[in-house]
Amino acid sequence: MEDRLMQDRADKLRRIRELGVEPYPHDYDLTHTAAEALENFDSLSGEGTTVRLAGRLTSKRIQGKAGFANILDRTTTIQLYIRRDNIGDDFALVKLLDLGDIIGAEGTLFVTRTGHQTLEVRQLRVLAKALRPMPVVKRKATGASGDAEVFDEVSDKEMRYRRRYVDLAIHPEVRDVFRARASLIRCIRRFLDAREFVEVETPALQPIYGGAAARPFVTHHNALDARLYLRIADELYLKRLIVGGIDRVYEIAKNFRNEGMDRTHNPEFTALECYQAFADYETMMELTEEIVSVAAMELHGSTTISYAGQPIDLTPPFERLSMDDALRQWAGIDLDATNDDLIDACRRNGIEVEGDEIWARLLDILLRELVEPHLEGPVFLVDYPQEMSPLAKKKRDGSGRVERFELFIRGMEFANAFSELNDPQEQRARFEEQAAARAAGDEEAHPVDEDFLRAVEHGMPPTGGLGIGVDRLVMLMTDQHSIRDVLLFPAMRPETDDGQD
RNA sequence: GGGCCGUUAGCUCAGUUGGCAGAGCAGGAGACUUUUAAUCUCAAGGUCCAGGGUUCGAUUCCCUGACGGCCCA
Repeated sequence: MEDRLMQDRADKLRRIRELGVEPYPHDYDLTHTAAEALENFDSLSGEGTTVRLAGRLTSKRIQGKAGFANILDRTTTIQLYIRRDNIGDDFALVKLLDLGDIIGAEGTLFVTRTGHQTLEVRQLRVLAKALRPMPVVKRKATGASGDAEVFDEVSDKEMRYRRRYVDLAIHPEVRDVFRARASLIRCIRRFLDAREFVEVETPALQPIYGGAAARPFVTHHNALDARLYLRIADELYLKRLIVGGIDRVYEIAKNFRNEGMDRTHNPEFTALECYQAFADYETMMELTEEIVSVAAMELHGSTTISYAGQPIDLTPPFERLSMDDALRQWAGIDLDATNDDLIDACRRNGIEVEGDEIWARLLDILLRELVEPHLEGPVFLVDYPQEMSPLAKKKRDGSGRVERFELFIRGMEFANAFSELNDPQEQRARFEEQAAARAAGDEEAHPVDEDFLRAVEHGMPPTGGLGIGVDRLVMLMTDQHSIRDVLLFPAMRPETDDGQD
């Protein structure tokens, strides 16, 4: 019983204190990480250098008055050799240690008879007694690659997501995913900074949301007695900054969208948005290709990566496919289709629709159902209809399309970009179209933002804008197949105390 | 929103054609001074997710619910 296990640990804590040892000291003066000790093993062991390491106790194999243990620090795991004759009174501590305790060990490095690089401990310190047991995961090293056969792996995904601290503590490979995530974001920043983009922060609490077609979270500011929305995108703020003369600007920020959750959607997610004045969507396509391929080089040393067991070649340039061609190929329609044509196409393909949806909504459904799953990519789907892109500029060929693209890889959307609409009168007209769509029941229609219009009226240069889903890019680069595996604390239904209600 | 599956010891999982609930690891006691997931011996450990129903009896069968996972819309 868990209480019993915790009681045992609490008793040991008391006994440690009775030995005059403080089980929660203030610090420990490390000389090396486990990885550093192993990397410099020959010189450190040759010179008999004293090293101090610290980590979580993951294995204890004491046989009588001597034995072995393992600790895991932020880098890796290392074996300790603990012998009563070496540590004297500290040996009394050994039987009071439990798996999961944080300990420090000082000693010298040597190689055991069986060839294992090991720290021969001279002094042992309790750095934090763990009162709650960790799941015990055992690994058997197999082969030189460092691969390990894992026993009793924790398979309860709910526990791993809800108690990520446990997941991270017992699964070093999970930490690797989040290190890769940090590297990727650093890489994006470095890339944009080098091109003189200015990183900014814009409001997450917004009086009017916008910049995407999505339903927002609503909140309330007490002092202002005002309704505020959590941002669904930072687009309209960043374009205000373009008006203000910050010609190249970007933000890596959390967006919040009040919609369903699945393998590729979390209610809060991280997006990169960047805007470049005097550029159009062609330039943004090149920028996208560069960011994606540079990220692959950074994390894999190659622009060909492996995802779900299949290679993906991310070497630029990426294929371009017009929406008209894509629709003709997989949905049997094109963008000249009427509402009724779209409804027919849905029904022909077994997609249930009410029949009162607006044109843009129907098209969105058809794209998602019939087109996107085929986009193995990387492919830019280009030239969207104006009706579903109220912030994008019309194509210069007068076709009625807008200069917009989305990047798809393995059927998943990674980027969305356009030549930004900078004609204030047309922008106002587009907002009015959206207001009409909203009145017709489209809850995702874009609200009118008068202050944004005011900004554009002051003159906004021609601008290319790009958004990239950072979480999905991390998924792609780390071969993770659920967004929850690249979020430290994915959204979960709140736990209830009694497991009811 | 729909379908399928799951929920049994701290962890991984068995299991009961309906009759006092099992193993390994972890934890406890004892032995053991160079081991490699797993040394040996002994003892202990459970609201079998929750609530109803059927039944002499439900962890098991039925219903409802909670939470989760996977797939689909």
